[in-house]
Amino acid sequence: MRTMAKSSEKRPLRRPPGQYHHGDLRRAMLDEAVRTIQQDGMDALTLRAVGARLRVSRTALYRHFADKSALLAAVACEGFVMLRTALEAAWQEQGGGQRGFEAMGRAYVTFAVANPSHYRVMFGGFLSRPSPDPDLAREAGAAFTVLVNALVALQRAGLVRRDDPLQLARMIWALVHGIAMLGIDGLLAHEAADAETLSAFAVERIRTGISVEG
Amino acid sequence: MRTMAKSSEKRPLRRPPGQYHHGDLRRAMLDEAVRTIQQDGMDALTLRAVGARLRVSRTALYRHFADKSALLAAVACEGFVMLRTALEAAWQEQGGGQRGFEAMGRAYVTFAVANPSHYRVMFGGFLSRPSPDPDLAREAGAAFTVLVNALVALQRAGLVRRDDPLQLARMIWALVHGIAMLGIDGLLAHEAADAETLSAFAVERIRTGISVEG
DNA sequence: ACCTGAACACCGTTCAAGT
DNA sequence: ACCTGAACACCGTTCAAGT
Repeated sequence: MRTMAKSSEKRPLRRPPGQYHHGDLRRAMLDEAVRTIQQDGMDALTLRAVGARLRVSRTALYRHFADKSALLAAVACEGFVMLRTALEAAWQEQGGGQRGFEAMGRAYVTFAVANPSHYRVMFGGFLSRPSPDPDLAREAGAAFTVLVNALVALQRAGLVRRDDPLQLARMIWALVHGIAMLGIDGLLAHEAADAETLSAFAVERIRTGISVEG
Repeated sequence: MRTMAKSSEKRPLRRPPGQYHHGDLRRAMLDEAVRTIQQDGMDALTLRAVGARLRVSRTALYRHFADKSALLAAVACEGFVMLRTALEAAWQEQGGGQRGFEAMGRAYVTFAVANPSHYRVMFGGFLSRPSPDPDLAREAGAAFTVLVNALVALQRAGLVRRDDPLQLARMIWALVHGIAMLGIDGLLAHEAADAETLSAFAVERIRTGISVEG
């Protein structure tokens, strides 16, 4: 997944027509963008810096992406695929059911905390544009659908109230999204109250409620 | 609160020493920053544009703020004060208790949706810096404390489980924060599933849980 | 097709200078 | 004290030109 060293690669996966610089510049740019955000933050991501690190002209990017925004949309899209995969794996490893659902909740937060750069870009506003990238919208929808399907399965099994599953899914999504965001932003860093601990706590309380004798 | 017209004000609140341009340039810049973000988004906020709109040099800002970052931190700080005020009002108007707490949850989301620019800046990373602005950190903490105090009161009244109130508060905070963020980002805009509707739904489900016969 | 350098219209910030 | 214009070191993006 995250291959590509800084300068010492040149495997000829593509036939070398004029022997330029890279094997897969698009892939390298995606990885380099994520790495830059992870290391130095969102503001430090400049096309010129990416180009420089990849030893490529600062306009080479425009051969693979329409503009900087398209690069970020591609990062976001990749992130949603990774997230969906993680959610499906968590659900299936536990064989679904109550335990599968709780594993999904934890997997969501774990993904966000492990891939903060991807996660920040995923919810950095590219989805809420007037006309978002179609690929991005599709992958985001697919990730959400995994959550909805799991809830419907739980309802069929009599484990969850028969509320509107979409509304229920939005609420759970908001909860894990909130934990993920606060965790990534370092706002949960008091003692043992990290995002993952809070996630486990919340997943149990969302099931039984917070009232006494719930 | 949000006074100051575009160019036709000049009330001499301060004694006019040399009769420069503004009565309260700091205040005007704060308001203009919020207005710009609201109208054209975060990326459109440039010091030069703010200066131009206020008919002031683009370096005039540095008389009132250390840099652009300090301007935004001031906006965030103001936002937390507004949020805390809204939360306290909601709690007290209902006389506390279960209804007061639910009103607080709704007030949180309503504030965020009504002041998306402030809210975005509040959680735009200024709190999670290595050493955040002291005023900002204090006001953010004060807002969170309102939530914690309410939960402790509910526990004393026997209305909420005696979990660690800090952990409980973090979970509720994550939930309303998640709803607020998704709402502001337009990710809840399906049919009647706006942030306020979801907020009301969530506030009830968090109380009783989502399990059957909760 | 894929990549390049020069050029254009922007940024935030600094600084000597004005009132 | 408060504000100014010029200057500096950056941006993203376009475009004619190279291979």
